[in-house]
Formats: sequence, C-alpha cells, structure tokens
Amino acid sequence: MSREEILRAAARLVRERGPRALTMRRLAEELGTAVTAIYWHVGNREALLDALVERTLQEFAAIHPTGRTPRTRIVSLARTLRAELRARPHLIAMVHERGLTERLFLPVRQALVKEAQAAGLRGARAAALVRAVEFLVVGSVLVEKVSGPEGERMAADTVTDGAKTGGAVARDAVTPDAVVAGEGDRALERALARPPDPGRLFELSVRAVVRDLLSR
Amino acid sequence: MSREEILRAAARLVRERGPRALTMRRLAEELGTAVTAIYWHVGNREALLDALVERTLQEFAAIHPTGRTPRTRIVSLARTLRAELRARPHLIAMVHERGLTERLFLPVRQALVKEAQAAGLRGARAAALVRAVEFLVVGSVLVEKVSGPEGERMAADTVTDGAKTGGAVARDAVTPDAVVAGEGDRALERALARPPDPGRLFELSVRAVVRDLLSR
DNA sequence: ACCTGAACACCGTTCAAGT
DNA sequence: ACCTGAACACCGTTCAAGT
Repeated sequence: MSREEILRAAARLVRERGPRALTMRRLAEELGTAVTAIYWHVGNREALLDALVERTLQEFAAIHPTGRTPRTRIVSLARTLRAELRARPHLIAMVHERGLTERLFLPVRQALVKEAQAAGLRGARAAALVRAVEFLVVGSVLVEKVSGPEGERMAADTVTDGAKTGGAVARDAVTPDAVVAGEGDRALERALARPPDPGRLFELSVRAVVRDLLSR
Repeated sequence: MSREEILRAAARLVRERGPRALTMRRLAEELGTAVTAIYWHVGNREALLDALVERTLQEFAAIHPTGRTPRTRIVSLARTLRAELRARPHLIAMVHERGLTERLFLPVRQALVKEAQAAGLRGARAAALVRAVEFLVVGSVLVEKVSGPEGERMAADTVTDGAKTGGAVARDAVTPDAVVAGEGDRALERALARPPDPGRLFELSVRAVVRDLLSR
C-alpha cells in the first residue's frame, strides 16, 4: 500500500461524505490494512488532511486561461475558478479552515494580473479588475448556496408575505390566503424564487464587468 | 444548572475556540456538573449545536433597518448584515453546514423587499436590488477572507512577480532582486497588497449600487 | 523499509440508580 | 424533575515487536 493509495482513498471519502467520515480506522478497513500502517505513511490524521488540502491547492495552481484575447482569457479564468470551487465544497472548506484561502487564490490572481496587464491596464485599474473578478466568483458561489441547493429554495411567498406583514416569518406551509390575498408583487416573487441559471447569471455579470473595465 | 446556562457556556466555547473545542466532557467540567446531566437538558451534542445554530438564526431575524429614507434603510440593512456575519464566523459556518444559509438570510431578504417596494421598485427591478445587496455583503465578507486576516496578506511582489515569470510561485521570501528588478507595476502591487479598509470599500459599493438601482 | 497488535487517553452516549 | 457513576463503542495515537 502506497502513500498515494492512501491519499486517493482518503480524498474519495472526504469528497463523497465529508471530512467527518474520514476516520483512520475506517480508512484502514477500506484499504485492508492495520490502522497503524497508515501512520507510517502519512504521520497522523491532521497531516493526512493537510496533504489533501495541499493537493487541492496544487489543482488550483494548475488553472490556466484559454482563449486568444485578454478579455476571453480573463472570463475563462473566472469560469474555471468558479467551476473548481463548486466541485469541491468540503475541500474548499478545509482550505478555508486552515487559513489558506489566500494561497488558494494566489495563482489565479497572478494569472489575472498578467491578463490585465496584457490588456493594457495598470495600477489601481488593473487591481480593480482582479478584485472584481475574484469578488464575482466568490459571490456567485456563495449566493448560489444562499438561494439553496435545488429544491430547498426559499418559498417566494414567504419572502414577500413576510415583507407585507412586517417581518414575521410565516412558519406554516403556504396557506390559500397567502396565495390569494397575495396580490403582492408576483413578478418579484418569481424573480426571487429562481436564479433560473446561476451559471448564466454569472457569465453575464463577469462579461459585463470585464468589458466595462477594459473599455475605458 | 439551567438549559440556558448550558447554551451560554457552549456558545462561548464555540465563539472563542471553535466547535471542535466543544466536548461534552469539557463543558460538564466547566459547569461543574456530571457529563450526563447535560444530556438531560439538551439531548445530545448534535442537538446542542443545533440549538446554538437556532439562536444564531434568531439573532439574524432580529435585524432591522434604521434611517428615514428607503435608501439609508437599505444601506443600514446591508451594513448590519455584514457586521453580524463577521462577528460569528464559526456559527455561520455551522449554519452553512446544516444547509440553513437560506433561512439565515430570509429575514433580511424580507426587510430588503419591503424597503425596495417602499422605494417604488417592483418586479424584476426589486429582485435585482435584493440580490445585489446580498451579493455585495457575502462577497465582501468572503473577499476579506481571501485578502487574508491581517498580516498573512499576500505579498504583493509575489503576485506581480508570478505574473511576470509566467505563473511560477516564488516560495522564498522577497529577494532583493524581486524588489529591484521589479519595475513591475508598483501601483498595482500596492493596490493589491491592501484592501486598506474593507469596510470603506463595502460602504462605497453598496451605496453606489443602491443609488444606481433606485434612481432609474 | 514496512506492517502488526496491544495499550492509552479521550470521545459521545445509554442506562439503571439515586434524590 | 433533575443528577450521578458505571459501562459501551468508537476515536486518534504511541510503541514495542515483528518481518
């Protein structure tokens, strides 16, 4: 059994069931070995998790832009960064816990700086572009979580209803009244109920911001 | 010993040293009681954490706007939301883990909807305002983490240097070369080195966005 | 160099028993 | 109604011992 094998099994456990599911004994059982053999290879549980985090950092360091113009390359960086973040929620949380968020973003930030400069931006203007892209990516991923992962979405009626009744949260399921009496703003309700495609929304705002910042 | 007393002690532990520091035995010792007594009051550890999360949700439900015009009231909501999020990183993470981020934001969202309507906004326009504010708050808090909590900030030279050398991360401390040969964009370096006052930056962008969305 | 089993300290939790 | 102590199953980790 190699260190590599251990890391792979551990990564799978974390990815599929979260870091809490990764116990040394379970891992050993899964690998068909004695618990203590793992210790010889990776030190201890904390070091094992650190290694997984390190791996994640390296994957983010491997993000490269595609496209020919600086504009498309910047957008591609944003898009890839977002996708990679979304693909590893547990590991990203672990990076965050260890105070390494900064290191996680560093390579993409460098790439963004490079592209901003290639586009002729300098100084505060270039910095603004870098910040804006990071901001949009992070915000997008998080707002998506706020909107709720598919199905546990906020009931739109609850939102507008609450507003009308002055902030009291309706705990019951939507009553007929709420719907009927709710000649509240239906368009608003619908608009808040779905971010119909967060990906589309993201693309849209990134492109807008980049175009804007590059064309002054 | 009351349930309230237990919750207070537990909340303090979590706030100061994170959820991992909250063990039933430690808590019992701190309260000068038998471990099992705690179980009588709160059920088990998971239920205890749930109660802390519930408390956090209620605190966020108590957020109310201040100010006379819709614009100042919306800005005040954004400001308060941001402050409350920043004050409880561990608890917010726990809310997040439990998939309750949505519920956490609901009351503020309702308040925002109310103010947007008071300002005369309807439909998609009102929704855009609500989304924008949530987005700015969340993005601000997160980008702040990315910039690094005081002192573990990204070395600006590393960023621009990396960009120049094509993405290779300089692991050494800043060498004289890096600084001297670095006729790279000094203004950019400085701009990226500090978000001199994330609070100011936040205020600025929130006000800009709100003003913009309210004045069409 | 690599693996094992026994042992230790620490968990969360249950339960019968006390008052 | 509230608290206790003993006990159980599960942790991470160390260490002496094996090959």
